[in-house]
Amino acid sequence: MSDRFSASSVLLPSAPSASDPAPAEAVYLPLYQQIKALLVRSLQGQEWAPGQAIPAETELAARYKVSQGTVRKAIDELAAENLLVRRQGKGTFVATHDHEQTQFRFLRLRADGPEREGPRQRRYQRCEQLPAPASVAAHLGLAPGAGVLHIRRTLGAAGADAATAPVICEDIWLPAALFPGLTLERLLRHKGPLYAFFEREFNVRMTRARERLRAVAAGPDLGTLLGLDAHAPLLQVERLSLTYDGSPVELRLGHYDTREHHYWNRLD
Amino acid sequence: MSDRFSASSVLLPSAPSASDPAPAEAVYLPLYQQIKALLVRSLQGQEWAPGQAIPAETELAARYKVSQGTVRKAIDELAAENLLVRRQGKGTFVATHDHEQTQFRFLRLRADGPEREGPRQRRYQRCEQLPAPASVAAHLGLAPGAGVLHIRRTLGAAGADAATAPVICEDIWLPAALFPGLTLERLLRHKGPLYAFFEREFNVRMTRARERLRAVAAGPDLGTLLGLDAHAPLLQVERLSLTYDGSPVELRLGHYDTREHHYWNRLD
DNA sequence: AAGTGGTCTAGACCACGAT
DNA sequence: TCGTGGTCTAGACCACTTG
Repeated sequence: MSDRFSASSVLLPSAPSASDPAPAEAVYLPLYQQIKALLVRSLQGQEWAPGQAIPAETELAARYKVSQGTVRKAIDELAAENLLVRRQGKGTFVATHDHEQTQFRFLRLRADGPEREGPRQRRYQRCEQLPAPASVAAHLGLAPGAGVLHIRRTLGAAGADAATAPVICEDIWLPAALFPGLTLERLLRHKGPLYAFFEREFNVRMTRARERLRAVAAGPDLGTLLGLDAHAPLLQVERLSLTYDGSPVELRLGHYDTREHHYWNRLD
Repeated sequence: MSDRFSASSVLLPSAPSASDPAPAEAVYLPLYQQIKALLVRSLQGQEWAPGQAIPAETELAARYKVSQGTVRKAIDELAAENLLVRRQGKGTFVATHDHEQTQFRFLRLRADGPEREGPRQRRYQRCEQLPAPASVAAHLGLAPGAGVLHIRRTLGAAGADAATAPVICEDIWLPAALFPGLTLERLLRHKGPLYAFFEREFNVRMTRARERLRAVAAGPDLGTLLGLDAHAPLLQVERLSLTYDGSPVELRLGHYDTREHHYWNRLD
């Protein structure tokens, strides 16, 4: 084991070799980071599907020819990033949005009361393909004018009836190439979280996101939709969601009515 | 080492013993969790001050009579929670707010442009002691009417001159008992982040916080202060800051002008 | 009882920073 | 050169889940 730190004999082609003479700064990557990269690659390639168990640590250790502790550290980090979920005695599972616990992981709006329930009543208004507007293309890393899907939907408070105005209105943009055959009808048919639907039907999994928040005036259209005056303040939430490899796959512009709800955040 | 998992012979009194017959559910605490608790206790007790190094892993292992790996895991978690900062080759240090890198850890407002700078120009308007209003007392866990300090300040954009309207107005409430002798004069004299000042002068360190965000109308007072119409939308940020043991030590109500700034967040 | 993740140890060696 | 944290290994045993 003389070359334990040589950025790997077997694992990654990134290892500097004799025939590939000296990249000015040799890339030192710990073994467990390389294992982590291999695991992510397997996740990307759908080798293990969301919700299913990955092989046991001992098996992975044998496969990659490293000790169990090294595999363990790799999995630890992936679990910390919410890509995997450990369950003692059962195994390690590919994280999924199709699960009660993690269902509202990306929706940070909660009712003010003690229940803290987020809006759940989904209503889909629109789903159309169109050439990407410049700003949408820029965010999604697409060529200007590339095909994108535009979805519009609202979310209503958990216990509200049909007549009550919704709490959230969202405009969602997706690269059309990744969601072939997605129509309003299919959206209306499906039940449950949108991200679970994407995962199941299109093999697109959102692993993390960044949001930008602003306070804005509702304006006439959103005001009507949400049952507010045109000058009423709304919380505007711009979300860019990324997949395993960090590439953006969804742009979402939400407007939240925060009269009886709030956006929560933890700082540490 | 037969009792390795017996919730510890030496470390914590929480261990179930023969003389303390069977608490219905025996509390099993891993060794590294117990070490972690001991480290936190030392941090609380100011055994090691913010910015200073804690003893080396080997030394702590000897002190607590465990292996280095166990101490390591405890420190790993504390570093992940931002209570400690590891620096390879140098040591492990107590986290501090008095450092360029972590200075704006709790302020999530950034300019829209490519610089992404947060507001830095601090101006203190007020610092008075008064009986705690009911809601403030509730949030801080104080008796109704207990003494609290009320600070009001504004924050202006990084490069703005004195005539430009500020971007943030904050009302801050602190338990008076924890900040003896804090006056507007001292606030005006100090330079740098408020949390660094609290840490240095009053031994009060904010380790984490939760925030609740809403969009609200400015109203006449805030409007005037921030140079906006009364009905202009503002981002309202309510922050409750906690110290090592999880007890709340600061309540802060901020109003952010988000016309040229945004609040950012990462979801994963 | 078997299989999985979780904890703990002891020891070796590497990378980084200061001296 | 030394001391620090960082990586890796091999092996033992515990805790949880399922059959």
